Amino acid sequence: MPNTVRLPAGPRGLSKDVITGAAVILLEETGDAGFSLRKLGERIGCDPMAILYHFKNKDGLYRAMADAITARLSPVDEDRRWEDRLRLHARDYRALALGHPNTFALTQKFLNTGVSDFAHIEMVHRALKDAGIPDAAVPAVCLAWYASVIGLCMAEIGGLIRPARETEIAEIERLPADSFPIMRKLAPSYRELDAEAVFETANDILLHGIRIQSE
Amino acid sequence: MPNTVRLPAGPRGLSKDVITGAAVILLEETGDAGFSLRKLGERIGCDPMAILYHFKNKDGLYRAMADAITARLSPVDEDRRWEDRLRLHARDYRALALGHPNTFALTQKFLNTGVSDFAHIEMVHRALKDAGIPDAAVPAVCLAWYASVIGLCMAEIGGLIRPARETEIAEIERLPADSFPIMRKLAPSYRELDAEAVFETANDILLHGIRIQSE
DNA sequence: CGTAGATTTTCTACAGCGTAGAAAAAACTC
DNA sequence: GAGTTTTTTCTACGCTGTAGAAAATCTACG
Repeated sequence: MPNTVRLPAGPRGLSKDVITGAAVILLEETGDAGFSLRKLGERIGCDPMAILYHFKNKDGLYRAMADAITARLSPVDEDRRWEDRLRLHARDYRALALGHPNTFALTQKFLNTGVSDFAHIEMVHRALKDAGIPDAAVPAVCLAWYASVIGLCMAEIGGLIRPARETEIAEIERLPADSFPIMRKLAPSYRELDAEAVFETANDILLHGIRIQSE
Repeated sequence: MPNTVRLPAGPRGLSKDVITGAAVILLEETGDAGFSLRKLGERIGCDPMAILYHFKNKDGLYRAMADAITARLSPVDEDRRWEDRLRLHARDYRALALGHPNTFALTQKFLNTGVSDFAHIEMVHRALKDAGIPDAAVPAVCLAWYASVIGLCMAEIGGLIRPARETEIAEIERLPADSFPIMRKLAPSYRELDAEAVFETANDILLHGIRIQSE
């Protein structure tokens, strides 16, 4: 079709940061299934292929998005007790996950590659040493703690940790009473489940467990 | 094209179970990116659309696959100490995740819908009661425990929990010594990191933490 | 054995996707 | 102002999930 007008090409101030920022916003609006390079290009006013000049492929963009939100984690005040340092960092993670659930979920895909948030890892290492964990055990405890905290965040944004629906409670109450006595008894209390309280309970468990680990 | 032969249609013994079983195998072979209904249809010798007669859409199949592997979790011997019951169930989860990493990752997408593995949830509830957790706290502790265990599995199959590569250790050793003293000191020990040991450490932390939670 | 209806499968077609490769526009260099 | 490099657009390809219609088979009943 010779009659279509070709839009002017050439540099337009596109950059990794601009693309990444817009991409995070769009991903949170549309969800993973609704996100595409074509829609992102439309959003920022460029051809989809302009994006792939700045990133190797769509996964490269995803990785940059994951890194971008991870970089928003706050530094932790080193003057606090080690328990508080870990607890605050965990809460910060949760806030990040709840604020950008779709983008946070991407971080799971790229765990294997450069975590690169060295400052926080050093902080956690120091906290564990302050907790009395012997040097040889610090790496394992650090990874265990991170994996648990990330798991808690993923579980919450994935919808596992939320008040139960009436249909779900009804389903439990239909279970045979002799095989499921505890669930049937506790089912109603799932109505009032508070995700933040679950997270704090998990923090308590992890911190207590770490404390004992150092004895 | 009028010359193509139309293959015979009609019932052929296809079933949800047959499809789901083949789908899990194919997904583990190809990974999520390489998995498609067309390839699955080719594998089991049917038109891709035959699959969608048995499942509402691709996500419906994914959900069934996640349920199928979850159903492979072993029952837990109720005669054991509560710590051992939880530890064995956690190990069983890990074995499932390592055996079917790609399918296990799907379970994360469907956390919000009918977990339905009621037998194991009842078991965990009972273990927590046996641990002395007060009734009102059991739901929160149960969810915290599950989220952490799943998080540990996801972290391992996602590649976070593994021995460090030489390039990564070198990168850490290039960090300024005054800001990262602990990481620089411990970096070499990441060479020998043992994922199973990390998992057991996490188990220890969680179980100790739960024990104290009940005091 | 036949035929009506229900069930299961195939076929066709479509809109959307990521991205390779070529062409073009703008910016930079001398 | 010509030549080069950087950035963007355009075109095209093969792949995807799946809606809708058509066809094949199975089931029930006379």
